[in-house]
Amino acid sequence: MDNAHEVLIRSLKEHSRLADEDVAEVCSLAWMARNYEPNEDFIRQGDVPEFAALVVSGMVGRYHLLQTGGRQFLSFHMSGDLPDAQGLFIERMDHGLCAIGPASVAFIPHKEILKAFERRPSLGIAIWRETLLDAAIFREAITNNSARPMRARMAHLFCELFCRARVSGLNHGNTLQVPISLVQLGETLGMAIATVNRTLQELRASGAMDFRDGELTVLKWRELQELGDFNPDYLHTRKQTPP
Amino acid sequence: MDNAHEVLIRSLKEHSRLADEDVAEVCSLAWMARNYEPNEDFIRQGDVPEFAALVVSGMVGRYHLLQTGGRQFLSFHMSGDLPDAQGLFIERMDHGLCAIGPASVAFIPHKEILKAFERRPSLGIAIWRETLLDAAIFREAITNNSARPMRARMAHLFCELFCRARVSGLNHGNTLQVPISLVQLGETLGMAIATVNRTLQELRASGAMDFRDGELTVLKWRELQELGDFNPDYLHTRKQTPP
DNA sequence: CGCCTACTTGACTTACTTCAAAAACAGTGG
DNA sequence: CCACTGTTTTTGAAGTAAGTCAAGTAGGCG
Repeated sequence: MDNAHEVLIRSLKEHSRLADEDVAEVCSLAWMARNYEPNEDFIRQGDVPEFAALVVSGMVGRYHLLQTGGRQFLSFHMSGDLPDAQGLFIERMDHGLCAIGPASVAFIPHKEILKAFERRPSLGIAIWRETLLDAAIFREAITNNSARPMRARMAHLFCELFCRARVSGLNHGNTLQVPISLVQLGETLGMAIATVNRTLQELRASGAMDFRDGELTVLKWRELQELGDFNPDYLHTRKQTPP
Repeated sequence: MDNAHEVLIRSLKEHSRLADEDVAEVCSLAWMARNYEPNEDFIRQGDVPEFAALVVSGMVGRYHLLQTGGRQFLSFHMSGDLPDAQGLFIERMDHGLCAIGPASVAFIPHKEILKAFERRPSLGIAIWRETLLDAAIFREAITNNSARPMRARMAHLFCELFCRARVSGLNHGNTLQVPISLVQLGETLGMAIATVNRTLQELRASGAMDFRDGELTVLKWRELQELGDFNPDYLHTRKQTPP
């Protein structure tokens, strides 16, 4: 499953009904793929985007650079996500994208996509919906990082990643590759690295989950969900109840 | 300027080029308006939306309810905004909307809007762009509430509100009606009410701005921007440099 | 005038950050 | 194979910013 078309179609079908013509239209899109090393940028804040990126495999992250030098991760994306569909109708990227673990990304020219929309408006709507789901994830991140205590905040992030991966069948049983470092976790959840570590240890001690060496293991889903004050409604997926 | 059509057209033109046919199409949309008291909900978390709300006048807020009882404001919207275009292609609202001050809101049936898109795809794109701008604002809120210290966080919020209002010509010179309470500010920025008050006093003492009785006054834009680590690029507007 | 709500202030407590250093681990080259 | 380097994770101790709690003031309205 390393074909960009297949990956995109599978992903769009998770939330939208695609007619055969839509599928055909997707299959006619030109794309070129590239592999990235962990931490390698592929879209920079300030870029004028001419291609839409599609995550084929691996995990990528979206981030803001702060004028003070730091970075804030905004969201993570995996196989099937179009992390910069956000850039389709925007002149300049207000955020960057980088590989988290090793990742393979396909690039589709905006022009091609726009022509496809003209031929199949329903395809445009499917991708529009994709951007709306993204926005819902952003909203939840606001709430997560603003209103939840550290332990819940971290648990919530893991719940979300696991839930989203599961919908796409990217998990292996109750484990999932999340090749993110503690520093990056801190840059995601707005906590200092020391706190990240201590909070993580609390979560491990709870017995609900483990996370080490870039691998998340969900041991007791219900309890983890409880710890993270996690309600998957905002992900707007059909089959949304894990283990 | 209390006509929903005019307000929407003015707002869409701020970021998109509209053909005369697009304008005509907007003018053909049915709508009905209602006035709301401060704090009154008009869309509830969990609703299945059938209308799109357009803020005609006043200010409204978008929020999450937490399972623990609290609330988290996600964004604020003013004249011309479509705060739940986000709900156009989503089954169930994952957030609520309420009036902040007294507000007038117009409702346009989703069905009408979708039909308009079929006739004028370019209009659909303009509204899609609107939802993408919304998403950019969400992203910035993540960064603001996660990575900036309290003073900057509050200053940034005021910068954003002022900047956005100014683009739409909703300010009166260097003042702007922001009928939000300190409690709500806390629910927006993720701070306790006591901290809100003390931070606000710091900002007043800085001489860069004042905020009292629901009125924001920008005294020294440049300094306020500095205090808030504010860079308006993420708002993606053309004329973006205040005073 | 009294009531309600919104804002303000002070004192106390705690959770998180910061700083600093150690331990674990991976990669490199002798 | 083992020292050497750099990175990531872990731990500890100290300082502080922000939360909590509780009380008081001010303004708006019947």
